[in-house]
Amino acid sequence: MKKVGNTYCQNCKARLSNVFSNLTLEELDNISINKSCHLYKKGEIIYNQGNYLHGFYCIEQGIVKIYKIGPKGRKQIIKLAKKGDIFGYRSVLSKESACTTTEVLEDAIVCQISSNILFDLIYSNPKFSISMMKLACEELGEANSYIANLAQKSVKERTAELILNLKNDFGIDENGYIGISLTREDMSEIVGTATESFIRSLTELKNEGIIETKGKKIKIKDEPKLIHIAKGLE
Amino acid sequence: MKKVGNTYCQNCKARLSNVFSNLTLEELDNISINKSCHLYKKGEIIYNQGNYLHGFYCIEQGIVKIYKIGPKGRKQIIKLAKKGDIFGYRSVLSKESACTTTEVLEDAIVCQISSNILFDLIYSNPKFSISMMKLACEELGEANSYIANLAQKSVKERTAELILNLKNDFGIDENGYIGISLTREDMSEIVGTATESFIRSLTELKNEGIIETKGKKIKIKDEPKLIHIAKGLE
DNA sequence: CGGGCGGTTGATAGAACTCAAGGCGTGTGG
DNA sequence: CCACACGCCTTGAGTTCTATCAACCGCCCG
Repeated sequence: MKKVGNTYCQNCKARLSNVFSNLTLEELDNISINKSCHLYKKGEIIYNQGNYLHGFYCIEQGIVKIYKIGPKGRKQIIKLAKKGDIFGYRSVLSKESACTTTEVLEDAIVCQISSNILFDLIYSNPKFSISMMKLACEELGEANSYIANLAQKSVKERTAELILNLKNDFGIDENGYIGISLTREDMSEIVGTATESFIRSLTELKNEGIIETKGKKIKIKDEPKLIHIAKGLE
Repeated sequence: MKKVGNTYCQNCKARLSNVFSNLTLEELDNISINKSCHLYKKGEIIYNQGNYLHGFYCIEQGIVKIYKIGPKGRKQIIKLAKKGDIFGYRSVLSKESACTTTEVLEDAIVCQISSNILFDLIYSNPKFSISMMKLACEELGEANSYIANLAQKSVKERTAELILNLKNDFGIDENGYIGISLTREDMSEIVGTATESFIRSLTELKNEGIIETKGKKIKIKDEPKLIHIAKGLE
């Protein structure tokens, strides 16, 4: 982790599509001046489960994985956060300790914005309040889906779903490969299964001609079939 | 479902511990006058997954189960809501359709408060905003734990955890039994497993002398051991 | 060149699901 | 008042799914 100079939030394109889109230029200025930005290398921890946070975070660049360490010591990845995403706000708003650990997956520049600023904005800018709530509520909806999926879908079905989600979140490159490279272990921690089980599902999907892999890269070859499996209809 | 006369929110003791605790008497008055209250019988549906809601709900009396219907048609209960709990706000705030179905478990009086009022309050009362966010963020934290638990704990461990949670949420009666009676099916839908598997876990806990059951009533006989199992340390 | 990490496969054991059958208790209709 | 049906609970047996352990490969890096 290395401190880097503050960038201007006004110039950040990512803000147009997140909770900061409702802020005035003055409010953005205030954040730009008071935030603190750091460069994190792959593998570095931003905060640990159980820490109390003094602010929330916004990703200017890179990818961060957010996970819980379960009772058996295994990791369960809750979310991959990318450019423009904010995280850590949950603990700040609920005034609880962090329920997750956040670790950098691809070298990242992350800005920390203090709790004071967050609460000030909520007090003074109802539109911002609403967009924060909207965000929390959307994440809650996703979490609820996650719960039903984990309880009811097989590993293969969840694997198919993961691949589709990765495509939606990270797009595809010029060769048709999904725009993020994760280790098999990371992916199994998202799916919520053992690495070997995850690999077996991948292998099956490959043998069925539905996907193709090249090292860490994954390409979807038959999206309709993949969707069908992901829906648990197979 | 039968319409019943509006009660005064000011007199509702449950409000002291929920998001309404930060409202002024005028604001409460406004809700009392404009809300609409209904009596629901066991088994009645308040709203279905996919519906768009015109307001959120507060339970004056009774118990409501909130569940998702999974891809295989099985139910996954996300939460049991009781007196003083609010629900449906997620869909209103995220402007999405309801991600769950809500069904009455014990005859209930439920008040519906229109979206307008909710948004007006958020605009005019920052303290209320903050407590709404706090609620959403707390639920998000719980959902995240649920995810890690489902992925990593065995059915027996989750069964132990359910019993502890029911005790915390619904207390115990004069004979030491937990103050809520659910069918085995309902409980299995919370734990996220087949009814038979859930029953087998219950039976094991009984055989080990950790719990005792009498019809639908459950009594905890060895709480430390139950906690130990629930933590997944067995 | 050796070591370690990530990926893969096989074998096996254990967990959980499904299907099937039977018991118990309650409420209803004859 | 009894018989029966129905819902809920429980247990058994068999099957499927998933985790775990072990081994091996390929590759990159020091």
